[in-house]
Amino acid sequence: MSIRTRFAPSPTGYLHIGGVRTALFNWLLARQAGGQFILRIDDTDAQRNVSEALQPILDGFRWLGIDWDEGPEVGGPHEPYFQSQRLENYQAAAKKLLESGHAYRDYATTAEVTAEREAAEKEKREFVYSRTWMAETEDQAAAFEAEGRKCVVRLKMPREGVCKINDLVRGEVSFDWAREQDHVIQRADGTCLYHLATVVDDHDFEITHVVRAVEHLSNTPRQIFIAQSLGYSLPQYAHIPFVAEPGSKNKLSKRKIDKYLNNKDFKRLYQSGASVAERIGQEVDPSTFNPVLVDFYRDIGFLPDALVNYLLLLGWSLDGETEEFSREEMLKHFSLDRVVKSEASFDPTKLVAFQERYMNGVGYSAKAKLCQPYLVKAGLVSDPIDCDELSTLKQVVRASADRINMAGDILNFDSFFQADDEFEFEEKAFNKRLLKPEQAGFLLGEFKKLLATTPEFVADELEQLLHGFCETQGIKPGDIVNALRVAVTGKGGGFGMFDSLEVLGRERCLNRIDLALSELETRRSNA
RNA sequence: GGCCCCUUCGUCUAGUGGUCUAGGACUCCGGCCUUUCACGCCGGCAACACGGGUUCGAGUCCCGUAGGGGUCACCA
Repeated sequence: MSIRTRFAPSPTGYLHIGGVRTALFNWLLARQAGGQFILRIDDTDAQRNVSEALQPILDGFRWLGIDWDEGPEVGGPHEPYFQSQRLENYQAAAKKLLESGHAYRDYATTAEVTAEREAAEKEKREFVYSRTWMAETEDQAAAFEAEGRKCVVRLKMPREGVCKINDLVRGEVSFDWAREQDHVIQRADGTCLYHLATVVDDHDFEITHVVRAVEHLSNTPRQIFIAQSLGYSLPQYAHIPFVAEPGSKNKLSKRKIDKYLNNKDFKRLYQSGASVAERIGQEVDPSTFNPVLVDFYRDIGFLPDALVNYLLLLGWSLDGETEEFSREEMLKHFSLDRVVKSEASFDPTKLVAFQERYMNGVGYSAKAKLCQPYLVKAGLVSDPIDCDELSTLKQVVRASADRINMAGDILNFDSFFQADDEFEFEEKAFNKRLLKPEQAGFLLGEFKKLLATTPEFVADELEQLLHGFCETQGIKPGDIVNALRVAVTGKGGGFGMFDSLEVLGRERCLNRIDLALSELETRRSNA
């Protein structure tokens, strides 16, 4: 039988990177064996607009290249793939459990059960429901109903014996049946609860491997009970560790972003993203713009392969040496038995390192294509980009070499796309390179004369020109180069000086030097 | 608190009784390269939670202890 795995997100409107890792492992396991990966939507409790809350999740998976064989938008032989549309299946299963005596109608009120639980706690005894309001016959049921009671359906769990789970990641794990509660599987209004639904669906969808986060490990006995009572054959279980917060072993949660912002690495990532987002006019709201969520990375120009590669290594390794995996290599090598058992902390810095590595492997024109939308959104080029701007973009990308770590970093080179009278000088750089050195203004003025008349305005020639200039002036290249850079780009850092001049072209360079000189004069006279 | 799980450098990890004076990667710190900022290259710091066993020999097996985490819903 072929392997069938699934990932079952709730439509919450966002895609958590921990969830992606779980989905990835499922996807890998199915795909490497030529099986199927199914997306099922767990919306039994959904009050919200499902399609609106689901779209970002689907888009996220598509962006990551994690595709599904069956599920929303693609359909499949077991439709529907939404739990909200499968209620009848669950009700039928509940009925069957009732008939076989594996479940019972319970007429207790919430208050009565709570009272029992609290009493048990007070006496430091383990709580097990007394089944006082259990109705196993029609007469009993009628009697309770005569009191005006409503019933839910509860599982009639075994009160002795041991449940053994052979987990593909953790090995054999045992639970005493007696400690399992008689969980409610169907509410008074007829709607059903998660544990019943998930077991029924896994069976209906012919899921062979349930790969999910460890927090479900302790739920597994009751699910096994349901499955066995229904006569289902059991899937294989694999409980993988969850993704933990940076700097702790707590589960990574999107709601705790304020706390994570105290972590310097997390904060750095967030801020570099936020600065991109602000410039492209995107709302920076922690509920959606958050390094815990996949959208964050897509929005600021990460490569999906980098994120996936990082996530693969969060809790799995091949040999402790190999770190780069193409999709093919992942499919070739992935295996559940090399999944690590302990939780792994999310390390923003290492993720960024993967992104940098991947980005450096992208060719110039592909990189330019990735960067282009950021310039458009920031209003630095026309929409759509015109021919000249595109050519400038390509030159900038080429010259910047490995300085663009994520596509949004193109905005660091904004001054190449701004008009001469629009771009601004970085305060610190201006002071250090122009204001402070006595000679800067003079040298700039002198060198400008040469720039105005040199025949070829290309990097190599300009370099020679500058060296000649240095000799006649008796200065070192650094004395003029740094001032020149600030004058024409406004920035203290950036790619090669001569490339910068060439990209801008003669006219713009001369303009900018004039502007810098007059700015310098203004500041000197004010001082 | 009960139950279950986990525990190697700051972080991700390799390690399945001798080849471990514990390997790789990220970060960090030096140095080289250099017109800035980066990249790159070279080098460095840094870990077997603790205590008992078993064994000729333990990071590796067993038992305890400690710490961390998960879970105990008419949420998923």
